[in-house]
Amino acid sequence: MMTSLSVSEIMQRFPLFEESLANFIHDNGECKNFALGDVLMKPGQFFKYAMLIVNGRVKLFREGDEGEEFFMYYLDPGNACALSMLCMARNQSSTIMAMALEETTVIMIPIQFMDTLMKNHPSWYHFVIETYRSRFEELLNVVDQIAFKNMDERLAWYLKRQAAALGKNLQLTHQQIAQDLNSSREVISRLLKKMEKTGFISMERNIIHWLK
Amino acid sequence: MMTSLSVSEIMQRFPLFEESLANFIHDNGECKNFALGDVLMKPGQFFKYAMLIVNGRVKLFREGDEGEEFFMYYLDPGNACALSMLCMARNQSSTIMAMALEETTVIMIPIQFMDTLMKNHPSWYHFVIETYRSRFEELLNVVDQIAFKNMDERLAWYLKRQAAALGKNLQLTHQQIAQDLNSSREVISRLLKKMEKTGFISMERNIIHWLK
DNA sequence: TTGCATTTGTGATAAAAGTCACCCAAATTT
DNA sequence: AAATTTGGGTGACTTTTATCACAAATGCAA
Repeated sequence: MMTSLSVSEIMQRFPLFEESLANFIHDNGECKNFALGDVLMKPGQFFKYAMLIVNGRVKLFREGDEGEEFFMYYLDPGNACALSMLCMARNQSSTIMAMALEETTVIMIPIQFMDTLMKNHPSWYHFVIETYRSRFEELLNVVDQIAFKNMDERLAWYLKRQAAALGKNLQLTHQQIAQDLNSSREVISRLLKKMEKTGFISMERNIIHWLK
Repeated sequence: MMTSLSVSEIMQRFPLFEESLANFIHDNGECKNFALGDVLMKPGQFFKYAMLIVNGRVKLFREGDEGEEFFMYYLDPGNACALSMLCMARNQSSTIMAMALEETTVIMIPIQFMDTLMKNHPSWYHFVIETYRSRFEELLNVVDQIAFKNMDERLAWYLKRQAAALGKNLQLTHQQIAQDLNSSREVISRLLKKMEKTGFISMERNIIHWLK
């Protein structure tokens, strides 16, 4: 069923998988490609797969009732989407968007194989638990930021994370940042100016250089 | 080692545990009691146990750098503390406060048994995964609230959750609520007055009646 | 080159939330 | 009963963030 990915490629991306697990995934998973901007998961959707990221990068963000956005984290190769595993069947007032940030290859494992995987492949259990654990930790940090910090600190933290994930020269417009932080463009522009003056960043049109 | 809890009591509280698992926990877990206000877990503490709640109720909240608080959720009998497992796995210090809201009995399972449990007791795996899953979902809802909602809506949501957990007659001072939401007493008082006028609640000293 | 869309800068104003000051009322202690 | 503590009400003010209006700069396209 999986056309474009060999067992050894799977084991390379997911080094903690046993060979039998890689084999099972090779035989039963579906390999899917997404282009920049493609939506992997959207609000209201019933999800029938666990998704493993093989190549590329996926951006996860929460959507509010009026279409606001809020950036949560990126998924990189070797990660799995914890939310796809949550399999939330319900239509909630607000759910999750997952969008490809670049050319992205994903292994999709249908839900009916979960029990078998859990039962027969210890390394799958560990992988799933580690996936939850790391995302849980990340989410706690996000909560800290929005619960306790003002926008200036949140912006600094946001840029630091972006720089860690995407490199120090960030191709971002002020408008995009405002969207990710559920703020407004003018506020972000003003705060960025301040950060430029204090030497944390430098700016060009469409680009922010993180200087630390 | 476990003095005060029988295998059948364990299985009653945790109905999805296999008998062999309940036996293992009975033999190797430690049973501990906490009084109202006791701290089960505090920031900076390294955690060597997985905690399972047998009786009572535990309040989990995040602390900010300047001692601010932010309520996250309650743990009820049959729940486990996802964070205790998280810290344990990583040998990281907790950034979370866990406090007993009433007389609370907890089973503490030392870290050295985790591998055995994971390996030999499928129902333990499932329990751990379900623990992460449910807390993850809860945390997502918390993020939604603080990312997208104003204080009036957050207060309403807070009271609704409190009423669901503790009953419709809530013994809470305005000051306590303000602390849980990382707001200030005056703001909460004013918003509560509005909610009283619109018929969502009624108030007495120290008590808020949720009318829905 | 000119024209146009996109991005950024900035002042003025408004709304939401936090802070300060001080009050009164209810409960508790002495 | 008087004094003290605790909880709650409220006006005035400040800070933070959002919104509105508009201008300037940049880059792309005709």
